[in-house]
Formats: sequence, structure tokens, C-alpha cells
Amino acid sequence: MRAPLPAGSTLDAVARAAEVSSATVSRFFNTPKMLSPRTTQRVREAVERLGYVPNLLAGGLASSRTRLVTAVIPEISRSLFASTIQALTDTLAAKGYSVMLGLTGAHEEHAEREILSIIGRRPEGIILTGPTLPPEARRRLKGSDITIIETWDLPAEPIDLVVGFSHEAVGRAIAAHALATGRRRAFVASATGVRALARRYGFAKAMMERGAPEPTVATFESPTTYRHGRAAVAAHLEGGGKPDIIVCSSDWSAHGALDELRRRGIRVPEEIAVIGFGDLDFASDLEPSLTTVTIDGNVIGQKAADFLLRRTQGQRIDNPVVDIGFKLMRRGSG
Amino acid sequence: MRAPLPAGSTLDAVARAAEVSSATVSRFFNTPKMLSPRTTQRVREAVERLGYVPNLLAGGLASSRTRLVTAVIPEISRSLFASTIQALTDTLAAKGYSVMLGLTGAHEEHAEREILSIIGRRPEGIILTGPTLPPEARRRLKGSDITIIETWDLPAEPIDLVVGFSHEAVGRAIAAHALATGRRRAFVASATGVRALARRYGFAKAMMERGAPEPTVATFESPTTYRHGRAAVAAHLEGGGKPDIIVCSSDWSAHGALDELRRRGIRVPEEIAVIGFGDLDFASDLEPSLTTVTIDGNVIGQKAADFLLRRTQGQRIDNPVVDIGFKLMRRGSG
DNA sequence: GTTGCCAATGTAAGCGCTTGCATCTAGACT
DNA sequence: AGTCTAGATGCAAGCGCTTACATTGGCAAC
Repeated sequence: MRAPLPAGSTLDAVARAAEVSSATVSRFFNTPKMLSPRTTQRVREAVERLGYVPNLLAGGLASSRTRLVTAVIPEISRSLFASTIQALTDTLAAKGYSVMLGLTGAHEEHAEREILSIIGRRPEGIILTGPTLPPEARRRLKGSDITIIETWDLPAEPIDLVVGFSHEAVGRAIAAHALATGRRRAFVASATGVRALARRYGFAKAMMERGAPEPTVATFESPTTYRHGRAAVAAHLEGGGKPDIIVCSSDWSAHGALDELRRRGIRVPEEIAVIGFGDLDFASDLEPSLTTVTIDGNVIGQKAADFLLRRTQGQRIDNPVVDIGFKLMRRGSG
Repeated sequence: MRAPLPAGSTLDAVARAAEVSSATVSRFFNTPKMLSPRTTQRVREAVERLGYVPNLLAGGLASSRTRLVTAVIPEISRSLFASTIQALTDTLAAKGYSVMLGLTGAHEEHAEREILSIIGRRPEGIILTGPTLPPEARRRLKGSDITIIETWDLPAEPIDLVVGFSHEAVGRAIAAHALATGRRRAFVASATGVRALARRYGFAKAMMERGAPEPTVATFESPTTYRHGRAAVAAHLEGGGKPDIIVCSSDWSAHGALDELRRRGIRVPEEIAVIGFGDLDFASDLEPSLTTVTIDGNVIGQKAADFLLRRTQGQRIDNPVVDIGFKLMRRGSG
């Protein structure tokens, strides 16, 4: 046997100090109304005196309620998903849950191992927000009995619960907007990945169905940056492109596009319109302010938390797929 | 008693399937070289057949090694600390550790509760990166036996281990640079918080000691945004300010400052220099490119992971405070 | 053929909690 | 006074692992 876990005394120590049984101390934390005021007081004092902090591992093991939720995202930096994670964490923290982060990175082999290590902690729920997982990992999740929530998309074959929106619909909406404002020659600076692909497809299809020429596409490793936007626009224009609208796969790259156009003395939106994606904090402050697509990441996080909580309370969920939609914010850039 | 934990079979089930004892299966996962090739093979098959995933809760409880590390940050969005967390996670994941996120938010009362819930999971280490914790929370941590690593700063009274740099020194370095390039009338668009305060102080002190007038300061709720930068500059100039250098507490606000100056037809750096903080990905792509302060967040994350791993291996740490320094990147904006 | 040793396994006692069930103590009622 | 009930507490059996210690078998050395 090893040294006891660091950080503190045990339930039993508290029980002895308060001269009650350990079950009573456990109830003090979990079902306080079961205790008489006198006992409550005694236990409270002992807990404070010893600086006792319950061991959630032991508790989780005994009760099979770990109060743990894992959010899986591709990478933490510059993430659109920040607001979702934040909302999720805030909502769940209020209920005593902790949120673990699973960063899968780009490598699929890692994703597999990561999923195992996640399942190993027996979280009560897993929120998938960026990545498309390899099939083996998906199978593992499906077979795991854990509540799985896929977000930021509407997968064709959901694992379990879904809170998202249709990327194809976003593409179509952008096309509708472009055509309605008289644009036809589109340049698309897109990210790699299946979601950007869906937006691109929805956009191109809708454009072409209404007689516009097929958009020119440049793709960049996700997530797209300011630099990508500048570079893409520069390259396209130098290559003789004559777009009247530039569709970017993030507000960052749209920002870069805007700056590159200004540098070249091209007026936005008079000569070329620019559209972003994400409606990040700076979008409305740019000059011209950026037309973009808003997704309410907070709502995604909240609904996901909601789903989870309902599941853990054993309620059944009638409508396992929630489409939270999106909004095209028309601003100065087009 | 309750239903067993979701997600799978137990060590015992695997042991039965492989016709070995549960200890052997445990060794299969933890000390594989102790097993004979034949046994290894048998166990491997049973594990695969049953899709068994070890329960890390039970393992952690039994071994007092949770392989868990918690990173405490104020909020996930737009965080400078992203690279640190990423590096930390990557480094630790390779060793079988998981990283939990603790988001303290702005509220100090929450921080207290959050810390308790973190300690409750018995992580082997806690990385503090954004927030200054309330004293009670600090005391709890100090008394907890858990390895604590404070980052992104050099606290006067460290709890335990430290990987950071001196914000005051950053301020002084900016001042030295400003004076060396002939700037004296500074406007500082700063964030709230003790670190921005230290930078401000270091800057102002160094400026004044060399005969420059006291800088004008405007502060904004942290983290400072593009909008803050624009607004601060606009307000300062409209109020009759005649700075020859604008010092911003983030690259985001510096970016806003740059755009606002351009809008007003003020040339950078000829008339006014602009300096940021953080050297975010877009800093070198702006026009003019942004002079700013680089901190290597990756290195912080790696060193922190290193500290942790060494602690868990029982090595003693001779030099518990690491100053990783910073670099002033001189670019086009001043 | 013994003896000794070591590598490979098994046995079983926890790790620190939760919780079904048993027990006890006070009223409340008859 | 006697019976019931229900609220408050205690008892003890796990939860699924790890690991100190005991046991076994095979082989080199004598």
C-alpha cells in the first residue's frame, strides 16, 4: 500500500472528531436535510477544524456519479468554441460538475488514445465540439453508455444527442445574400475540414443553381488566420481573379482580407464585398464593419449542459437533435 | 448500492475471461514487462474481446496516483494562456495524464468553491495561470500537499513552484525602448489586474526617472479587446492628448489603436508609435507590423509539465522559481 | 538429487467513500 | 400505559482497482 492521497483527512477522521459515524458525515455533504440541526453543526465544526475536502474519486467510485464532464476540442487556441466551453463550464459548475478538457489535436491516432483516457475517467457526459472522430473512436463512445453530445454541427448519424446547426444551410444563406446584393463572382477562402466543406458546398451549389459561375476556392489548414485571409486575397488578385465577393471561413481571415483589400486601394463593399464567419468580438468594430454569420456558442453550451443534467436525472429526452440555427449579420462590408 | 459505473466491464471480468487473476490484468496495464509473453497475449485478447477500459477512478483511489492535472485560468476565451495550456496538455498527455480545466471567472467567491472542487479530485498538480486567488483559496492550496505551479508571473511569495517572468521588467523594457527611440509622451491603454498594474508601474517609473512626463493611463476590464484599443485612443486624442507613443496591454487593443490612428490619418510610427503585448499570431502581419512583447507560452507550459513530472517521480527541485523572460520585438509600429 | 533463486503469478487487504438496511429515540395516538 | 410512526443515526458491504506479501515452478549451480 502507498501513502494516502495527499490533501487531507478522511471522512472517518471527521466522523471521529465530530463523534458521529462516517455515514453521517457523508450525509452532511450529500443530503444535508437528513441531519438534525445539532448534528449538522457538530459536523460542520469538525470539517472546518480539519480543513476536510471530500475525495471525489472515492465518492465517484462508490456512487457511480463522478460529476465529471469532458469537452473534446481540437485545440484550445483561437477557438470559436471558447464561448461554448465557457457556458458549459459555468452552467455545470453551478451543479457541482467539473469539466475536463480533451485536446485531440490534429492527429487521428492521438484521438483514439485520448478517447480511451477520457472514458477511463467515467465522465457522466462527453461534449464533442470540434473534431470529427475516427470511426473506431466513435464506436467506442457509442458503446460506452456515456451521454455523448455532438455540437456545432448536425451529423447525419448522431452518436447520441446533438446541439448544432447546418453548415450547408449557412453556405446557402450566404449565397442567397450574395445574389440578393448583386454579387455573382465569388472567391472563397476556406478552411480544411468537413464543416467548412459543407459550407462551401452549400454556397457553391446555391450560387450555381441561380446561374452564377462556380466560385473559386482556396483552402487553408484550419483554423484560418488573419494571415491566411491576406495571403489568399493577395494571391487570388495577383492571379487575375476579379471577384465581387470574398467569402471567408472565419472572421480572422475576413479581417485579413479586408486589410489586404484596403492596402490595394480596393473599396469595400463598393468593389468587393467581404463576408466572415463567427461574429467574433471585433467583427462589428472593423472598418467597414464585417458582415458575418453569428452562431450563439453560449446557447450551444447551455443546451448541452441542459441535456446532460436532464440525462443524469433520468429524464428522457424526446428531441435529441437541436438545431439552434444561425444568423447572417449584414454589416458594412457587404 | 447502485448500478455499476457505465462504460464497461471490470478488471475481474477480464481476469475471468483470460483465466488469470485480476492482479495479473492490472499488471498488464501498469507493469507489462512483469508478465510472460503468453500471459500478455491471453490478457490482450480478453481485453479486446470485452472492450475493456480501465477505470481510472478506482485505479487512482487505490494507487493515490490520479494522473490528473488541473489548469486554473480566469476564462477560456481570447486567452493569452492558450498556448501554455496546449503545451501543458500535449506534454502531459504523452505521459498518460489528463488535464482538467478550472475556470474561476471574475468572481472571487466562485474561485473559493472552484478550488475546493479541484482539490476534491486530488490532482497531482495544479497550474495557476491567470488569476490571483483570494487568500483563503491560497491557504487551502498551500495546505494541500498538491504540487502547485504559478505561471505567467513571479509572485513575491510563491505557494510552491513558479514559471513566469517579471511584469515590472516588461514595463521597464518598454520604457527603455521608448526613450531610446525618442518617445517621451506616453499614453497607456491598460487592462485592470495586478499584472497589468505591474507593467504600468514599471513603465511609468522608468519613464519618469529619465525625465519623461508621467504617462496618461486609461484602464479597461481585462482582457482588453480591439474595441478597447480603438475607444481608448479615440477618447484620448479627442481629449486633447498629444502622445508620441501608445502602450497597449494586449495586441488586440494595439490592433484597435492602429486602426483608429489610421482612420484619423495619423502616421505610425512617424507621429505616434504603438506597442502591444503578447505577440499574437497576427501581430507581425499588421500594417505596420506591430512592435510588441513576446512571451513564450509554450515554454511556460512545457516547463510546468516538466516540474510536475519531476515532482511525481520524487525528484527534488533545486530551483523552484524559473524566470523565462520575454523579448521586445521591434517591428514597424515603433 | 538437492538446494537456492528468481521470475511469474496469486491472495487479499485496503484506498475513501456511498447507501440499503437495521436500530434507536421521540413524540403522536389510542 | 402501550403501540405506531417517522425521523435521525449507525452498520457494514461494496465500488474497481493496486500492491505487499505469499506461493509456485523451473532452472542453474552444487
